[in-house]
Amino acid sequence: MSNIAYFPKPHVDQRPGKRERTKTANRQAILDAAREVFGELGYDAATVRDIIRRTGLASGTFYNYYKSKEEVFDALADDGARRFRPLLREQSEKATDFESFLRGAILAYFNFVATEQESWRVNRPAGEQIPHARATPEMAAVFDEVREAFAKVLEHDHAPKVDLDYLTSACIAVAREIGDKMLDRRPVDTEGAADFAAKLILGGVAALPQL
Amino acid sequence: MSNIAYFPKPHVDQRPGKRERTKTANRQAILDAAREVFGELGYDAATVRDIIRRTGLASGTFYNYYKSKEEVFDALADDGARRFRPLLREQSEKATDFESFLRGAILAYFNFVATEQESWRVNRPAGEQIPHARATPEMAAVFDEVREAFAKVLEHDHAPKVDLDYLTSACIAVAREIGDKMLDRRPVDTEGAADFAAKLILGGVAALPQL
DNA sequence: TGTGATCGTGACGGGGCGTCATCAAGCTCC
DNA sequence: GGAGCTTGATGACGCCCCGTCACGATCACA
Repeated sequence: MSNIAYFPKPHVDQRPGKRERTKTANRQAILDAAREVFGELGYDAATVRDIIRRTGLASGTFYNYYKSKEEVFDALADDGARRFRPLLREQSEKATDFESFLRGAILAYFNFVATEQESWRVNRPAGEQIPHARATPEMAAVFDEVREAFAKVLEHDHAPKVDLDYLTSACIAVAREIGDKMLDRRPVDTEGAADFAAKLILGGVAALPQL
Repeated sequence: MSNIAYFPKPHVDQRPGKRERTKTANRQAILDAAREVFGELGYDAATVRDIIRRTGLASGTFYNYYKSKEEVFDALADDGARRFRPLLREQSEKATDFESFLRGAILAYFNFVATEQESWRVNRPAGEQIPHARATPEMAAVFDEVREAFAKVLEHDHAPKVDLDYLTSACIAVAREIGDKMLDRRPVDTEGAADFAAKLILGGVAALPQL
C-alpha cells in the first residue's frame, strides 16, 4: 500500500500553471456566456453586464479579456471562421474542377451554418438582426482562401481575367444571403439551397466581363 | 399707403396650423441630426443623446417621435427606399427586356448609393459597420417590386420556373455587396460595377435549376 | 377671451459603462 | 518551505445614457 502514497502526485505535470489555466477557462467562460446571451436576447439587446452576470465573474475581470461587446462578438465570429476553414480547405483539396469545388464549398458552408444555428441561435427574437461579422483575421483568411481558389481554378480553365475582388465578394454575399433564407425555411434543405447557389454562381462566372 | 396695412396678414392661410408645422419640422430635424451623427460617429457609437443634442430639442421631445436609435435608423432607411423606388419603377417601365431592366436597375441603384454616400456617409470611421437596413415597409416594397419584375420577365421569356425568393434575395445581395465594394474604390465607377453585377446575374439566371 | 387639448421641457431614478485601488493567490528563487 | 515579487480577480465608484413624467407654455377653437 505504501506505493499508493506516490500516486496522487506524479512528479511531472505537463499542464500549464494554474494561472494560465484559469486564464483560458475565463476566456472560454466569457465566450460561452456571450453565445448564450446573444442567442437569448439578441445581439442588440444584450449588454456586457448580461454576459458578466452569466459567467459569475466580477465586472472588472471581463475587461481583462475583452474591451467591449463588439470585441466578444468578433472573437465568436473569428472562432466560427477558424472552425470552418478546415472544411473549406478539405473541399478545395478534394475538388477536381471549379464546379465541384464551388458545390462542395457552398454545401459545406450551408451545413456548417445549419449546425451552428442549432447550437446557439437558439431562441432569437423575431426580426432580430445579428450584425454581419466584421473583418476579423480568420474571416479575412476565409475570404483570401476563396479568392485564391477562384484564381487558381479560373487560370487553369484558361478563363478570361475577371475582377476577382468583385467576384469573391459577390459569391460570399450570395452564399450568406441564400444561407440565411435557407435557415428560415422548414425543413432546412441545405442541398437544395447549395444547388441553387452553385448554379447561379457558375452560370454567372461564365458570363463575366473580362478585364 | 393704407393698403399696406392689410398686406402682412392675408386672410386665408392654406398652410396647416402651427402645431402641425412644428411637428413635421421636429421630425425632420431629428432625421437630419441623426443622419449627421451616424455619419460622423458611426451607427454603433452614436447615442440617442448625441442626436438630441444636435437638434437642440429636449430629450423628452425626441421620444414623442421615435422610440429608439433603431427606429430613427429605420426611418432613414425607409426614407431612402422611398426615394429610390421611383427610380426603380422608371427602369422597369422603360426596359424592353430582362437584360435592359436588370442593367438599368442596378446602375440606378449604384448611382443612387454613390450620391447618397456623398451626402451623409461623410466622415465615417474606418472599418465601421452600418447595419444592413431592416425590413421596413418601403424596403419590403422594393423587394417585392424586384421580385415581381423578375416574375414577369421570366414568364415572358418562357423561362423555367425558379425559386423566386432565393433569386431576388441573391440579386439584391449581389447588388448591395458590389455596391459597397464599389464605393471603396477610387474613382467610383458605377458603370463598371453595374456591368459586372448585371453580367454575373444574367449568366446565373440562365443556368438556374428549375423547380 | 376663455377653455381644453396638445406637446415641449428638463429633472429624475434606474442602470450600464469602464476604471482602479486593493488584496489574495500563484510563481520564483533561495 | 518560505520570502518576496507578480499577476489578475474583485467590486465599489463616478460618469453618462436611458426612458419617463409632471408641469407649464402654446395653440386651436368656440
